[in-house]
Amino acid sequence: MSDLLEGEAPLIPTNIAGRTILAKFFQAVSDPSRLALVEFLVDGEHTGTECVALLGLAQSRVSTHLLCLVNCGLITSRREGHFTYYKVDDPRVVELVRLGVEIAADHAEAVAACTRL
Amino acid sequence: MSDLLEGEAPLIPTNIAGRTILAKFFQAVSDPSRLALVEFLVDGEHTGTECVALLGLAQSRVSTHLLCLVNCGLITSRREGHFTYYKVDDPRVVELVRLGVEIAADHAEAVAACTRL
DNA sequence: GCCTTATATACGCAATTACGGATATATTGA
DNA sequence: TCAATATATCCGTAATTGCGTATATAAGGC
Repeated sequence: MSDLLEGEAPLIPTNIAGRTILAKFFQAVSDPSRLALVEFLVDGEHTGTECVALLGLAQSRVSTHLLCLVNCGLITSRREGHFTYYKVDDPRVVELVRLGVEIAADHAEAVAACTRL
Repeated sequence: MSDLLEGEAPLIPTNIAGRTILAKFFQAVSDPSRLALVEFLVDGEHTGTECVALLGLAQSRVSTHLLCLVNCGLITSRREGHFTYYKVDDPRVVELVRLGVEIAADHAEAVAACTRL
């Protein structure tokens, strides 16, 4: 009743700064290596060393990937002794990924064929 | 009861091809310009020309962005006469973006400061 | 048919990013 | 303190991506 002066609340930030942050957030899950880490860490806590073994990439690269995921809120980290343990801790992350998997599956061929990315 | 032999169903494809497709899908929403288009097209149908006016980028670039979003299943397109009309048609896309906005907002400073992307 | 407008594709360029190697920092035990 | 292991940072390189200009295709009016 009092929405005469209200526009629709924007789903996505209308300012460039906000959209840039959101773009960077999604960029965190826009890499096959980082997605493999997310899948690995949904399963439960794992150390950085285990993540290196999983991906078979240079330790420096895996460390960067993990820190990137931590910064963007996709995983958490906890230091204990020599090791740092990482895991997916936010159920919203699982839901986000699940939706992405679902939608992407419905357009798999078109996505794969998309040369514009 | 019969899960003795079952592992957890993977959230994310365990094969490289599947993860690559998922990564490309998320990449579609990893760009501020394309996010602006998604926001614009959640509001309702708009023509390519209107999208060009919105973004203020070259027509060729906007066209590429739109086709990319169509390929990845984030928007649909419909040709009518001279114009092509685009819109967000899948409610899962809205939910996906909403989750991204929510999580990203909770980590805005860290995301913005993340130099590893 | 031609002209105008809308959309899509081709190509070159600048900026970004994933990657590895080398190195620095952190943590614990001897 | 020193050695050993785990994690983080620095740097150079190859590949990717966003961008614009120019051009090609599509669609309707004349």
